[in-house]
Amino acid sequence: MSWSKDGRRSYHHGNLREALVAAAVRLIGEKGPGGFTFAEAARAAGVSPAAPYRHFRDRDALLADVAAQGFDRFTAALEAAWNDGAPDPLAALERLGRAYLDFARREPAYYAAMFEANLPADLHQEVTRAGDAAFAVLRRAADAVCDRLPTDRRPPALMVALHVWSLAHGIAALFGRDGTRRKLPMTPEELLEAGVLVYLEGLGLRPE
Amino acid sequence: MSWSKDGRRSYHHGNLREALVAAAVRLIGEKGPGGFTFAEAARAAGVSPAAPYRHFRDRDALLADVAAQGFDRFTAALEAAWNDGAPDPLAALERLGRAYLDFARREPAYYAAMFEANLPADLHQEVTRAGDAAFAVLRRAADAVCDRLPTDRRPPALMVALHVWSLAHGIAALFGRDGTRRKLPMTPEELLEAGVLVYLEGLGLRPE
DNA sequence: CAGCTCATGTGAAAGCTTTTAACATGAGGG
DNA sequence: CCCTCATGTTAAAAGCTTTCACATGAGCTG
Repeated sequence: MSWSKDGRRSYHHGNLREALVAAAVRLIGEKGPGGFTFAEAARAAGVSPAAPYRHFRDRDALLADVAAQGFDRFTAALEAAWNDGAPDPLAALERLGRAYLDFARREPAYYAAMFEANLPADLHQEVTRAGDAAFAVLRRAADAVCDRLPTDRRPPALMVALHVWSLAHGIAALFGRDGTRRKLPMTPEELLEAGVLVYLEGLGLRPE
Repeated sequence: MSWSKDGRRSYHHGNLREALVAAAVRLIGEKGPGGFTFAEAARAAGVSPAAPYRHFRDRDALLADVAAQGFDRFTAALEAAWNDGAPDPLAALERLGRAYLDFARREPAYYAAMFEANLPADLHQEVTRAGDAAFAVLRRAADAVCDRLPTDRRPPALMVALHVWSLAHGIAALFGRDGTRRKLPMTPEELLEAGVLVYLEGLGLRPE
């Protein structure tokens, strides 16, 4: 709570910006992006309610920072799961799907900030850039998958990427988190994997 | 503004409950479910900020009412589009998908209340019931589609319904509304139709 | 029709939040 | 050493939520 190392309270926090982001992530995880409060994040960091304004223009700017950071972590997680498509694109795509849902479940705060925050268009800049990077991973995976098809039956990789993304996001949003409304007779991972398998079959791709 | 027919101001509104719901729908449409305010809905209806509490336990209860009413309208729209699967289930399924996206675009306020409001579990009762009715339409459509497959290659209709719902919701959430982040080289409707066609092909169903 | 009752409205108030403005502190450079 | 400016603080305005006591009048009841 902003004490300096020797035990005295320090006027300057030291790394308030990061502390606020961390507090925001925790609070969003507990009460959703709507319930998150600038003032409460300040309290959690041990500073006055006005202090955060030295680091973020307003509440939305902090939310946007969380979203951008979330997309960065998301990108890293997807990238690791894809692993350049090894050993083969289809197996790697399945890992990618699992990683997608895994992120949504394990980091609900980030996921909510990324997709459910409804940020105003002003500060979308950085968030959009980070989101594009995440989508690029999916796009590369779709490229690799499509490359396995003969050119005369090869669908647009962008479309395939959009389909996979939409299905994954739909499942994550509807059934992905533990507290979600509806109960399933299967795990979200199984649902996504089955859906992608049927879809790939429809493209003419069959796992060996 | 709560004037009686002869021009005098009336102490009692008459149908405040409905007026509040209508105001909430308009406000959610303008500023999202997060930006919506109980007090502003009261102003729009021409009553004091305390008046809504005679009709709704709190702000969330009004939001839940909007969500439930949204699901009811959604159900009706899907039902009309499905039209008992005439003339054939595959053509009807395409109409169903279009109707899904159409609703999300034309009634963003309802759609947001239904899927992005993050209502607390207390008053989920009525919302869940209304949501189940909407899903039942999709479920019946999946049944009809699956019936066209020989029993030895027939997938669980519930799974098919969940796949179609997830894909439709994913597309609606990511690209469905006009102000959404990402631009597409196609309409959401085209994206959904293409995805469902590939998926059905994967199930072994081909439109004649 | 008089009168009662209770659903539905009002006003005031407490406690929260956001945001701005003026002021305070102290870390680090010249 | 001291000056500056980034980074805190306090104070205050404005708005929202929610509750409480109180007001009103629509409709039943005798």
